[in-house]
Amino acid sequence: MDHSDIKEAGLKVTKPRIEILKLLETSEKQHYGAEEIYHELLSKNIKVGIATVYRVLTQFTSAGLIIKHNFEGDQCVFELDRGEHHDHIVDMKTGKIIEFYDEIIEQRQKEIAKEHGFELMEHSLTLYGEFKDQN
Amino acid sequence: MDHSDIKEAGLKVTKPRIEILKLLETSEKQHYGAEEIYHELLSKNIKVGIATVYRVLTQFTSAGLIIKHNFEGDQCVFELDRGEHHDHIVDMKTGKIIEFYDEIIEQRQKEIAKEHGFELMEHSLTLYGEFKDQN
DNA sequence: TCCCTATATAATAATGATTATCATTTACAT
DNA sequence: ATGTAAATGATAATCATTATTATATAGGGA
Repeated sequence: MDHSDIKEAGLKVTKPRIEILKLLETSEKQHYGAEEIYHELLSKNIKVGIATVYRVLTQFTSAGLIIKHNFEGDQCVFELDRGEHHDHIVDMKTGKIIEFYDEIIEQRQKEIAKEHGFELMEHSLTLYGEFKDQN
Repeated sequence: MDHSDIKEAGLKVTKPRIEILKLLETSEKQHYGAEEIYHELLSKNIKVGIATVYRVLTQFTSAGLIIKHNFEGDQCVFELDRGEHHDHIVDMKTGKIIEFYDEIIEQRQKEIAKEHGFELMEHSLTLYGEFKDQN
């Protein structure tokens, strides 16, 4: 309720920012596209412009509050940055996304970067396919 | 010169298709954006429409002749599918892309997919950062 | 609390990448 | 050589995202 995260990002505490962050913090769904957030807010009678949604998402990403993903497909998706890095498994049929973290892979990435004289800043690992136990 | 790869994809052997494939096969540069291919052909006095470039790239991707990548940034890049899967290291400052393959990571991915009852069809791993030994 | 001003918003236009349309052209099977 | 389905190229359309700009507002100071 104090919105210190928004303030610490050097941003004013406004309705759109509060609501977008609240949505990402409280929803059981983890990954949202910009348009999706926009419609979600509208459906809750929170009036906001689509340009504001994009602007705020960009600002939140720069501030490290959220993470932006470029999965296959046309639009980007955003999720709250809970500080715990993870990679993704994407079901190409249902669109369902789950997260995973593997220490062995993380270590190998660092080693590979080092072998190539590369300063690793971030990485993206996504597995695409289909869940077998669909129900 | 027999263009069997294009034929096997069920596509007619046309000038644009021949030239696009030749470019990807013979260039030392591995990764091209659609617009980039378009301009490369124009500069060689090969008249082709931008729509055809996009259309052909989509067809080649479906046929498995080339691979489409969604790296960070706005446009997709394509590279010839030489059959040997690899992942990428992208220099965020220069745009330079190099490839790597790591058996340990490949194995772990398969194990992780299995653990989640997931049928792995493809994956994307990209390391972003900067090469230290820039020259 | 009221005011001031930098910042933010919303509506909308603009952009850039990609895809669709469609009339014309062409590959290639017969 | 010819007919036809497929391909092309010009251009319009679309979709996601960004820029513009006039209006509104957050939040610090009087």
